[in-house]
Amino acid sequence: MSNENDHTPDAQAPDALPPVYDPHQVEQEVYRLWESEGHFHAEPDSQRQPYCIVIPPPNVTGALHLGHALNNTLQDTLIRWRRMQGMDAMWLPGTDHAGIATQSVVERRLKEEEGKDRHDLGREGLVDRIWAWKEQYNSRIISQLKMLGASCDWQRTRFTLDEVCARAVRHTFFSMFQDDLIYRGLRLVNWDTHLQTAVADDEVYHETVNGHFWHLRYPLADPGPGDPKWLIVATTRPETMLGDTAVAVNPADERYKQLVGRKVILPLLNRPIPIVADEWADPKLGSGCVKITPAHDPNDYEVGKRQNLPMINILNADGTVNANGGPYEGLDRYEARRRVVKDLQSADLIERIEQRQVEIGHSDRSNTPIEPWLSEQWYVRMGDLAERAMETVRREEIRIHPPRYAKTYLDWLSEKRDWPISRQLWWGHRIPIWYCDTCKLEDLERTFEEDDTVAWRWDQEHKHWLICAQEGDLPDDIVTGHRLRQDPDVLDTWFSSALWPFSTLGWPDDPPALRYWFPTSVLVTSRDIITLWVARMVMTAQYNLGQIPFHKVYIHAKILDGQGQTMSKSKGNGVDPLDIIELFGADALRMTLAEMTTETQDMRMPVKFRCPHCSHEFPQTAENMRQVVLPCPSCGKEMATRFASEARQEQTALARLTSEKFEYGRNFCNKLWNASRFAMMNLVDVPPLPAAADLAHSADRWILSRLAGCVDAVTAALELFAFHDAAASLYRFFWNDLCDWYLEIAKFRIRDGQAAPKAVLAHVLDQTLRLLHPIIPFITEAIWTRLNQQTPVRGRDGQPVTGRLIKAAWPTAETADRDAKLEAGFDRLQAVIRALRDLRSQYNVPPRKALDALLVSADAAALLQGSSDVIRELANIADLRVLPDEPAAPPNAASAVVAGVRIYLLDVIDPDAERQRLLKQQAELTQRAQQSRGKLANEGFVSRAKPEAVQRERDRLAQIESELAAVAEQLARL
RNA sequence: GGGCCCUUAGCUCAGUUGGUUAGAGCGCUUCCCUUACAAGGAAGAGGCCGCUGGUUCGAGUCCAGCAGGGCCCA
Repeated sequence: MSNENDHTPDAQAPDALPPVYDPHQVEQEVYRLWESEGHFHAEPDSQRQPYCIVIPPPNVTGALHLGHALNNTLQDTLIRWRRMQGMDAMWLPGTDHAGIATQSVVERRLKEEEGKDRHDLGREGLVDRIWAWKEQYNSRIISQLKMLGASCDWQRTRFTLDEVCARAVRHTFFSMFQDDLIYRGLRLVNWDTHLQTAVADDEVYHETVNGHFWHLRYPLADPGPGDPKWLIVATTRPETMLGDTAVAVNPADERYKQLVGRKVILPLLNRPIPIVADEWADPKLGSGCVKITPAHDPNDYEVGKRQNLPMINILNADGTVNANGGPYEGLDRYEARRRVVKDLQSADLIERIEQRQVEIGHSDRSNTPIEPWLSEQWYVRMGDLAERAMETVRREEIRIHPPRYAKTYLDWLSEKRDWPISRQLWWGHRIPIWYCDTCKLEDLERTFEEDDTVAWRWDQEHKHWLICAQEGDLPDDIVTGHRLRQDPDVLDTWFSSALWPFSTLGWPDDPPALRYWFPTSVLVTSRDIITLWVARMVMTAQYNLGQIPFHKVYIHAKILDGQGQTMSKSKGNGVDPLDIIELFGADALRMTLAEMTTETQDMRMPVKFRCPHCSHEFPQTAENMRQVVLPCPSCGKEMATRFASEARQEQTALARLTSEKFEYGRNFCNKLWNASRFAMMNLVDVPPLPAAADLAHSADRWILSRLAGCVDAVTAALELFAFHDAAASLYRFFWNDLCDWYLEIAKFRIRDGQAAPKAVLAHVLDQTLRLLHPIIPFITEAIWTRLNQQTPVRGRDGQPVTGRLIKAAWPTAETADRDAKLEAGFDRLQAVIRALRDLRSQYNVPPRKALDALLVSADAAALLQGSSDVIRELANIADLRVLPDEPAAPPNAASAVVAGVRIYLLDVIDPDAERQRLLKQQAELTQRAQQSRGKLANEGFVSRAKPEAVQRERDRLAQIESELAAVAEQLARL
């Protein structure tokens, strides 16, 4: 026989399967099969319903972390589920060039390893280096995704700098330029003096540090009688005084009313500056006077605009003081601060110095303090774009899950702050603008007459033409007799990310893939980029295509460490998914992540260090997590943490990070492996599966009923993105129902020669594997392959099952199999068996010793009699009698009352122990009876509660009272 | 400063529209290497559901305030 099954990872006979599941033997091979057989690739198919997810492109700065593992596990689960449902499901993968982040890591490395900076290499040289970095990390990211099991359509993989993405960027920029949605302006920006670029607000993090509050004296220019000699202003950044252009007081502040319009002399530079009245000055803070440095503080900038103040820029791009700083020119900003303070002190112009905690903005990328700095930047006007994007969510054309995140989205968009899109970097999409200072309109018209891919606009403020090209670059001599100069800057990374859902599908062309899969089905992401990314995708999709980019947005929680901190490399608490896959397997990782994904709760995951020498694990704590090197508490050898320098990490082996939470998934997979082993040892000569009603044994009907319930629950949960509920339903069904009960029952029935349980087992295993596949694809596929080999004909249609599980049909719930009454009866059966086991345990009966038992129940006698084989086997009972009534209790029997059944375990009696047990049970029952009576005695409850609730309470009390009577009777007989 | 979320067993978390005895996994105790699985099985212990007040016949669940923690935005 030479079919595809011969290529399976492990073609041994099922009963020779190893008793412990080893993911490493399975995962790579299974993935290779999926890929080589083309199961991930999709083509538009008008016969089927399209389903599409575009990946939130991980950036190529570094490897994926656990947050990505979660994000991609959930996407893969959805895609696999929809694919099994028969939809034409396509998951489009790719990566993001992450301009500033990637350029800065490459520059940092260049500095560390070669002592060079970007200017030593030049623009092309640096960009080449960054591409090399990109190739390295891009392939690492792709391989991480594959190890995770991601069923992406790799043929459609995109990178935000790809030609197709670049075209989308050009077309968008060009249209926006033509529509006057893009403009250039001088604004105060967050300036990274190290990387020498503007950075967005979201690339700035704030840190509280110990600083000072300097109170400075600004002498009055022409003090009259009764005037103060000086005004006191306070600042945390004294060097900015070099750029002061006013002192502001509150217009309502009586103290300074007569001084408004007069002048102070700016110390050190001896520049007279006006005293202005402005609301920004708070009379209650300090002296009530505030220095105004419009070019170096966002609030002062607003004051400067209101009051028409000059804006004096005192810093160069690298953070040194420029010529406007007079004698301080050339000094670094911090050196300038020291010198300014010293000189002011010498001049006795410092009133006092306070210690104070200051919030300082730092660049996310270079970790250096941000400087508010005036510079020319390009912006996108947000007004109408934002308004339309808000409408789609307000009208629920796009549905955000959970819905409360719609507020985050709407609040942010409602500010309509123009979007700064230029970055002073070399890595990214170059801004497609050329300047011409000397051209005349006629020159441009003549040159581009026939070309509607070029547009131009006169920039009155800067007195030059802005020429925008939709395709290709403009040669600098294209306009005869003039020289064009291209803007040196690149676009914000988010500008290309914003186009991701359609640029990846081929826009601005209109290929079948775009027509078929756009708008995409759902976007899966975490909440921190709702504004930066989600909102911008909506705006650009509406602008470019007049459509929403996706129908739904699913926002999932974040993974935190044991201290409740977000995981990140820089904090040293980030767990590498590959470490987890190495230790536990990809399915274990996925199962655990899915189970942890609840709606509102971030996931706290206590992290452990794992010794690279002896594999000993010990908790990461607030104390040890910041150390560079740690000794292993077990073997004593040293290990480096992520804080160690690379050189140090070469000397000292790196401590891995892990978490024992993943044992949950590992244990589950192992259990699945073993249950399947058991099944396959027994699945020979399997008969066809009859209709549920035709199955004689109630256990068979019971497990089919439970299965039908599970199918419903899992399907419904996935519809609602309730991954925890889906995983937990499967866990309970598989472990608690199938393994703990049904398999134990099937075991002895198969041993006794019954065939029905084989048919049921084959079917239930088949269905369970299908249901589990989206969450744990590798192990289910591996088992499926073997099941197809061994028991291809299973289930109801009598046809052999072939092919891969990844393409198998998603189960539909057999409503005919559901039987609530049967399940309720099985609950009672389980309670009786548990009670018998409990008695055995209480009396220390050796597990192998069979005892006799008597069960007495008026309403459950038939039920229990019908399941006497189950009771005997699972509670190890030799002789079982079931009676509707028994006036005389057997002597020497341990007893209990459960679920309306009197239970006697014969020939084990210790009267004292028995009395104690019964008294305890009596006390519990009495308390519950009292509670219940109290409720029913409450007039308000009886008259106002729903009649069903009252009836339920009455039934409950009756049950308790009858059990209480039985207990009392047994006590009396002792 | 504005907004959102969280606080339930030792730990990590579930708990649908208010209504039986508040659940799970891990950990813990006792017993069991029973021919699928010791990464397992059986049994068990462990909770003023953050605090205070309110609504209600009835609150873990709804409302207000307070305390602690996290996140986003300014």
